Amino acid sequence: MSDATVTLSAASAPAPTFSPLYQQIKGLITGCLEAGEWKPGDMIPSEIELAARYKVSQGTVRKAIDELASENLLVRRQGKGTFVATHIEARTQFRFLRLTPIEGEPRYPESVILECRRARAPAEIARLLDLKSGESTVLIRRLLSRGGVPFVLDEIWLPSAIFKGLTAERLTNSRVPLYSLFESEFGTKMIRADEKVRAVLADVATAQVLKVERGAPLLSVDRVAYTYAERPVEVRRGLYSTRDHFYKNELS
Amino acid sequence: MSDATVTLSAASAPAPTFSPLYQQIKGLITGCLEAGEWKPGDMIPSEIELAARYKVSQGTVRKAIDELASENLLVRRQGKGTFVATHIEARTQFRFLRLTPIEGEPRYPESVILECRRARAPAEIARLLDLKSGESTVLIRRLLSRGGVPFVLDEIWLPSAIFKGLTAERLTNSRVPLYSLFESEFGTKMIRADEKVRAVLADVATAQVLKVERGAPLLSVDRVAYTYAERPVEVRRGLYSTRDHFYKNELS
DNA sequence: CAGTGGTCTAGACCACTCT
DNA sequence: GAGTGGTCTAGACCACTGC
Repeated sequence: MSDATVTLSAASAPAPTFSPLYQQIKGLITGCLEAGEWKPGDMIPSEIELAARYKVSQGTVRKAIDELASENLLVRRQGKGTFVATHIEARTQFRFLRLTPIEGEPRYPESVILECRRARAPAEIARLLDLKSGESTVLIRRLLSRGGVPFVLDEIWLPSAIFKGLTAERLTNSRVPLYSLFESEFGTKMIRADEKVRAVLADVATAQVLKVERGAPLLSVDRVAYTYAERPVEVRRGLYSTRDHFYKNELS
Repeated sequence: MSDATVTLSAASAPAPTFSPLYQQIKGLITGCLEAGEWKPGDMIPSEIELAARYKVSQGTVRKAIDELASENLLVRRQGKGTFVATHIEARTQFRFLRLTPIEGEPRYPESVILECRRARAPAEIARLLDLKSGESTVLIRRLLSRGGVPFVLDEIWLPSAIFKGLTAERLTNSRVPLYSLFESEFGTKMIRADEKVRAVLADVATAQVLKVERGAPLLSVDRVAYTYAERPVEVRRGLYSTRDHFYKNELS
């Protein structure tokens, strides 16, 4: 579809919108992604076909796809095709989990769901999620461990409207990362996230769960995660014990 | 023209390794950067000239420069030219300072040099800096404040061999960020850095300097910074008070 | 083998900056 | 106007994948 609009400006005049052709193509592709027309894991049409469809040269499509690939929305595989990025791939597993063991391999942690229930969004959460205050959210409390040793206590808020039918049971029985589940079961793909990290002291309850002393130092990590179109769909408040792990970051 | 073999014209420039032409060009450009042939702030030769010099098409040079620009080694400016990236520009100021005030603008902090002396590298520091244990380093201790309120206590190790003549006085009289000074005065440009963040408790001495309670929670940030060719040239251990600031990170 | 993305070229024109 | 990077095209061939 959508061949008529952009094509006019293709040949000579930059008529309708005033942006490079490849940016417009990029927008059209992003539109297909947002609309769920191409789902995570799907192969998208080949460069040649997209070029024909949009009536531009292959090079222009290529430049659009290049940028989307560098933004981790698409994945190119030589000889196979270009695919919608997915959290199921091992490569993307650790993009959102910055805690690395001080010693040993960064295996994926064990997860225990402590709680999963509906809750009205507190004002702050509602604001971050772009909801009306008091609107229904799913609240998940979770404990992550490595080799039986707990190290992360999480509180996760999700808009109920998107995550209908999410229960502790489905979370517990799933052995895949949360974001993989969100993607496959609820059609919501996390694209990027902002985190704010602080140092705090463990209160009594937290200390008990994480098996540290009361007053032990913890990382407090506030995350807002976004799906397509910069739409916020998750707020997460994590308390990380950094006795055996550190929060890894690359500045570049 | 576009005939027989791309590989032949690649062969005219020696092609001992089997990699795409533009990667080889990228390597040649990087070589000029590492050799200090083009210094930070300099304009590098135009695409057309580089294409002529290396006997490739402009498009190939362009692709090489595109990648270097995306790695923040070069900066393109339409109509002007392509320049070697520098820490003096405002845009790069905050790439390496992830602490953001909870309220207010992220102004650049005030800096007080507490100490600057020669010291033999402890084994751990030597290992990180790729030095022999006991080799001479410059040790800087520094306090950063915002509006008179201290919030970062830093220890910085640098190889003496590179930072000859670095004194507390030169640091104190300089009103530019450290990395700008390193670049302009010592010809060493920081390219990227790895950080490991943990939560710790303030000891007595630290608490006094940072004006927090003893046992207050602090971020401990261990940084190794690299210049060209992944050569480590700085180790930094920072203690951050997150009462008024947070460590900001974007996952993407 | 056909189909995909990856590289390379050559040349056109546009947008921006400086003089 | 001259010189720079930015966009776009058309066509060639290479490298990889899977049938």
